[in-house]
Amino acid sequence: MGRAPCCDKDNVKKGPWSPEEDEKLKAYIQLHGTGGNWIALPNKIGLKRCGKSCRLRWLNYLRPNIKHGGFSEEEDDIICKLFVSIGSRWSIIAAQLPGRTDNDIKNYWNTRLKKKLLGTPKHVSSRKTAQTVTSSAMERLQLQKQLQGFQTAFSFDSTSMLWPPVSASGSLVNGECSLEGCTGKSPVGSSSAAKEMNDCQESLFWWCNDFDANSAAASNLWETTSALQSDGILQDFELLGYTL
DNA sequence: AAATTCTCCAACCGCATTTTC
DNA sequence: CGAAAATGCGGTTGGAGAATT
Repeated sequence: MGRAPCCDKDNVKKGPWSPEEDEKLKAYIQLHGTGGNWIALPNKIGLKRCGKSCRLRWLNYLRPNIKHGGFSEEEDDIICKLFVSIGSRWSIIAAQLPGRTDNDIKNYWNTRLKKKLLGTPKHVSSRKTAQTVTSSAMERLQLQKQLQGFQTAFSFDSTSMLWPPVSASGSLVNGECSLEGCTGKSPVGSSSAAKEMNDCQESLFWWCNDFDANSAAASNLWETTSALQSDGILQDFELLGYTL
């Protein structure tokens, strides 16, 4: 028993929206609103579309005041800093950029901004540890390094302006999220994000010791990693495929 | 000029969370 | 209170057009 599908997949149209479909959806919502029920909306309008598809189309393209393309330097900066702080929480990032949608920002990041800021990966590493760290976490690490400079890049200083302060237990020190669009129920820099970065630290440390089993016991010594070690870390980090 | 590769982005998919009954 | 339904989100894909060979 799986979950019931949200719509009859055999009777819904997929693929690009036609101007007629756009017009129907836009006209209806502007006149009646969504009625709080996206699933029922296509039937009311006479569209052979899934409710989720209608919602996506409205939110990303049809609703008023949507901007497409032409990201400014300021917007780049905001996206970059928020990505470092909270990762791929596109909806929260989008909330800081009026007129931008999460989908737009996500596409922009994946296709342009990431390459612009991080460079193109030279190759895909087959080393085991690279797979234990998510690409998102790696990108954040590298971006943080670029933003804060080499000295602080690997310190994981909890006082970082760009990093949410996290207690030893992994929970936010200040609790509340101040960003617009953040509900407070799932604060930015949640424990899962903190855990991911801790995992990242440990994986990198372990990796930099060339998989020496004995190094596992020393993995909690990250904070004391010397600048000399950092040279080696960066060299290995580049082996992941990123140009620094 | 044709074939191939690359880039970009709209849209889909599946999962997690929230709401409703 | 639990189950079902609806919604929201992030990751991924497919295709069109551009660039390169």
